Amino acid sequence: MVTLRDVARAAGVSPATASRALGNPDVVAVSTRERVLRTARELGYRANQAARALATGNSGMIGLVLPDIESPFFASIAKGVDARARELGSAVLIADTEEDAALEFEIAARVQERVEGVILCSPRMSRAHLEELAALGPVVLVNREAGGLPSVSFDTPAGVREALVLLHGLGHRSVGYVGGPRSAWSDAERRSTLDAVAGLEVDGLDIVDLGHHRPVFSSGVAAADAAAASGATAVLCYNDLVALGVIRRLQSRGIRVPEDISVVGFDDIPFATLAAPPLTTVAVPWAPAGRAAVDLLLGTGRPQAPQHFRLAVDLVVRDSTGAGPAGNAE
Amino acid sequence: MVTLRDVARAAGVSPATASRALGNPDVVAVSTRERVLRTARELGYRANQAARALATGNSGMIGLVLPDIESPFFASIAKGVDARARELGSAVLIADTEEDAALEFEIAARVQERVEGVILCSPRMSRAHLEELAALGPVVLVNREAGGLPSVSFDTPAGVREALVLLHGLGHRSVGYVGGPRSAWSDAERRSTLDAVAGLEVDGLDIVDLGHHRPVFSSGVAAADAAAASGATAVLCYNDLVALGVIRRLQSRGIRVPEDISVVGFDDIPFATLAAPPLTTVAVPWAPAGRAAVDLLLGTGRPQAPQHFRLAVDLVVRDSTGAGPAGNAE
DNA sequence: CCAGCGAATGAATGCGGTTTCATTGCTGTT
DNA sequence: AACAGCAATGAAACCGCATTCATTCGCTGG
Repeated sequence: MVTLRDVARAAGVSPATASRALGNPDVVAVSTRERVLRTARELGYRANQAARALATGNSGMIGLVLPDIESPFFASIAKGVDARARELGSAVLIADTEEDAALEFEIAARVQERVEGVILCSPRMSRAHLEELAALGPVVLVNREAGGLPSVSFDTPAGVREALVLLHGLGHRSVGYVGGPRSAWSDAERRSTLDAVAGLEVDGLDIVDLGHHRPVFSSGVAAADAAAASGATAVLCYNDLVALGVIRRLQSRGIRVPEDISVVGFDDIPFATLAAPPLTTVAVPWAPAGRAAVDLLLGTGRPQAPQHFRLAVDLVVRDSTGAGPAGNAE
Repeated sequence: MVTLRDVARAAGVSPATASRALGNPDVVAVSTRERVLRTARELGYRANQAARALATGNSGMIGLVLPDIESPFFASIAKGVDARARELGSAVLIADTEEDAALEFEIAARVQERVEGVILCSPRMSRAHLEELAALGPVVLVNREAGGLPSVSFDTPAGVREALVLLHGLGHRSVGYVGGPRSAWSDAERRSTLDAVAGLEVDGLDIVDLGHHRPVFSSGVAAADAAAASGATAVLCYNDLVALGVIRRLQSRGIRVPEDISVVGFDDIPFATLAAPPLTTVAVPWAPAGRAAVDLLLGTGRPQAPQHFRLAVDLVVRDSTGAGPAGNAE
């Protein structure tokens, strides 16, 4: 392995100068710098990052902790984080917690030892653990808010509202809500928005609670049956996956989408476009959230830059929504 | 920040002993060890990984370089790598090359500086670059073979063969092949297997070349049209995504799957089960491949352990395949 | 013409661990 | 009783780089 001293010796300068030539080019004479750079290249010198990290106290890495890298939205967050980190010259240490709330803290703490700070995606850990982690080093939350910790979240209430307005405009007067897990922060948020919107902003709209469901495709059958029984003419789902499941079940029971029942999802996963019919859904900007999280973590911007980002969501209307009962449409 | 010296001082031992108590517990007296461990815990000591890496020359990290973390199979590989790495006490540094062959080498080289070795997934870079990278540190290839470099690949020929046997057994005599990108190593491999099997192992089976296509859903329409025009009664696709696209296009033209045409995919992405009809496909063990790659990289096993893994694939028969022309079925 | 200044460089130190080597104090053997 | 041998520990030397501080040298300005 060729070290900086080797380069320095070969170039006829001191290690200090060699170091400067590489890392602080403008404090060294042009001729010297070029000589050092050239011999470094010739010798195939590669800086030892561990040594650099030790000397500067700066690892040049950030951590990314998420429940499941195979989930489309976490993968998208990872994509955003990776891209932004590269732009800023940082490397990304990734850790999958396998949806295990108990492991989550341990894993994150171990990651924190190696990096400048960690990005926690939809963390399930307790608030106390969150704060303990924050004591170990910088932390940024994605899709969760807690205390004063920096976070990036989404304006899902606006998305819910938009969806409801769309549905109402199409003539629907009774829309079902297929909820997510009871423990999910975002499920609670959506329910309260639903009630608020139906009660105040939109006239004569009835929300029917279709229960809590695991956010997976197969939950669709129970949810679809409940929807069909409820008399709702439109369904808003916690998740694209369950929306897709609902559609499938509806179709296999001979109920047409959107002619008989309209379905709206959440997330806009890649497959939403490819489904039949293509899914109307509230698109959540996962990748931009990843980028924003990196910016928050690395403090790009002034010392007193905002500590919270709330990203706008976007209702994308495709073909799983259509006119409601005749006579209602505007 | 609390260092090892702080712990040592507080415990009344030398830094050397403190270090041993933590990292090499059996060479230190029980009483001493416990005292050190306790004070370390009390002080909230966390080892500085950079310092450890510098001293031991061992970063405890491995690199994972892949073209696109949002692709289901790369995500699965990542999952496997992450899980196995954690079992072995390593952290994983991830880098997404954004499908950019030119960036790939640069990114991998930069990753190599920080880790013990890197796992390259479906690398597009030249053989020369591959070897240059290997000179920088240990390298393991996934889904590609090159020179003597350690690799884990898949026995796709067996999968192709299985699929063909299934189709022939169902009475199909003319099956189309929807190919992948011209540059893909695995496409070439499949084509030659196709020819070999059709020519030698299975009687009276005709393979019709349906051209090269980008491995995405939307390629399905061109491929489906070509298939319909070719008179083939079954189609084998490079990819689940194009298989799904083919099915969609076929259906929208009023051609039924599998009654009129059978379709077989490759990969078994999560959505293959959820499609209508559920897709018959050759399942590739991506996550196990990730695990195997880690084992190869970290040299779990004897010094002269095998340097190549070739994992078995598995044809999973679902509902996109059915009987061919009447009278042929066995 | 010389004091004084700034640019360029080198010597030395530290970052926080690990590890070699030497030292100390015992136990057990002859 | 003396000594070999071993277990437990400490002192000190790195690991490879960044950085502070001191030094040298060529210039400028009074």
